[in-house]
Amino acid sequence: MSEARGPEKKTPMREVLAQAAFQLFLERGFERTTVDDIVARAGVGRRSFFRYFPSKEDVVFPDHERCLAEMTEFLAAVDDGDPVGAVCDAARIVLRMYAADPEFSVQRYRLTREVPGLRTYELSVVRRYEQTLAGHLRGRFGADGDGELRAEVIAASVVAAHNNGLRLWLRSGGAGDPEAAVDHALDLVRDVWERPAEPSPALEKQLDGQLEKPVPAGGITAGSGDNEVIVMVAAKGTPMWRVVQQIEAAVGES
Amino acid sequence: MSEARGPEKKTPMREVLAQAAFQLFLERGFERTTVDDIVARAGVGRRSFFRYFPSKEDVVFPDHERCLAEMTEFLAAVDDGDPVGAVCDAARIVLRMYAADPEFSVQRYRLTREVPGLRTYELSVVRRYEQTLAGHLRGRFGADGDGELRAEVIAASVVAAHNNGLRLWLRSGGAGDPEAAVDHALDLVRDVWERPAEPSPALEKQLDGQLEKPVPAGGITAGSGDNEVIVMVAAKGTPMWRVVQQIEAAVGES
DNA sequence: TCTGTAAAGGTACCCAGTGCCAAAATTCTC
DNA sequence: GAGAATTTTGGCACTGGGTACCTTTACAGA
Repeated sequence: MSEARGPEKKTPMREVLAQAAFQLFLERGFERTTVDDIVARAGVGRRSFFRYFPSKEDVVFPDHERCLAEMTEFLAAVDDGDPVGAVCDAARIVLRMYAADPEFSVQRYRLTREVPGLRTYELSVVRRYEQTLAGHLRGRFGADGDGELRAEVIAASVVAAHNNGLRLWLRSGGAGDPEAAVDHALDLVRDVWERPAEPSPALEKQLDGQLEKPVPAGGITAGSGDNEVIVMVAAKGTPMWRVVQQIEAAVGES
Repeated sequence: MSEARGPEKKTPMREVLAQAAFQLFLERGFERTTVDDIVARAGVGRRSFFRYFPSKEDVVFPDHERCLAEMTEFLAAVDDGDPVGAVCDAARIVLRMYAADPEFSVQRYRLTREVPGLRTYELSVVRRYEQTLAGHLRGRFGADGDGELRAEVIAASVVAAHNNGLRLWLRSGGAGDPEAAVDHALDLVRDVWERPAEPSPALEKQLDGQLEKPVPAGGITAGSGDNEVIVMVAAKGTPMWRVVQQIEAAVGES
């Protein structure tokens, strides 16, 4: 409430504005709080608000810009042969930002849920994360048609999985650790999309054993002495899921 | 340019407004066209504009509301055992709406690309499609944790794939048929996510880890005398998507 | 022709966001 | 420490989207 303590560092105006704004949003709601209300409580001029936040919505997401930069930096630095894993890890950066201040995150979540303007704003933020991830994948997959397609679909999957886990945590009130839910969600995506560059010897050994098995009825013939190829036979009209199922059945039996 | 022909049906005001608005957007750009400009050209009162379009952005996407209703109706009607296929088909409804008026769609695409406000508005529209699809999948998968997760991730994948194909067509200027690109994109998603009767996550995980090497040249041999069967040969480490892609390439041509 | 209802127009207003310039605070320089 | 230079902040004034409220017009059926 009071300021001007003397020799102490005064908190930066950006912070003051964000706190004042958030207080008011919780008291009266977002839409019934005007920018004039905010600057009045913060004790600064109206013009200053828009110097620090390009729009009224921005004050609700004060740290996404920094987080996005962090993600970009992270992706520029990683150089493994596992792009899908990399973008999953990049998504976890966002999660950590939320987890760093559970109370704020949960209140913001509730606020965002019931204010359409904030929801669409959040969409544009999420979109930027998604495009950052897609850009990285595109760089790894190549820019040819399917590379771009795969990059965008995987990025969308990762974002959706991350958000699902995150929302679970937010809905629970921010209790406990959000990592577990997000890890599980990302694992699902990873398992579906990931193709590691280096097959692990252990898995290979596992596969060797499995591929020795005889073919199930007319579907697939697998194996050979050194397990170099698999042969699949199917009727021409066979639906794709059936093909996949059969290969799974023959290869992955355990 | 002229109106009031006499006994003829006068075009509905909504249409008049949309056309006047779009003309002006193409002439001066979206942001430098005011609502007053629009109503002036349309020859109606300013208040009437907001009766037909809740916001200036809405006039750019005049048919999405109807399309969304159509999608909802479609999903409520389908009752097959293939939810992923159903949402893919639902996505195609949107595609058809775009394809129904290529010129308009392409111009709108170019407009949307360079006006941030329209981009975020479009995001909110896309989000509604996505949630509609996710809702349908949730109903089929069950509301338990993983059902919801899978529903949201698959919906996001489908939307991303659809939009990738659609954008390809839009960038090309709307020439030819967008169906092919979108079909291909949706097939990718379908093949990855579609689960026959009994999904076995454990097996899939194994499979994903095991089938990882790129396929060597000449991976597939297709056909036979009467086209009754296909024979697929691939290296042991071939990733599943690659298998699917090659079978498609050999079997599915239009 | 009268009347009731729905569509359209009009006016005044709120508020987010911007441009411009003046005032203050801070830093630099001597 | 005074004063200049620079950066930060404040104070208008204005544009333009969006809304509330009310009047006017068009159209329906009797």
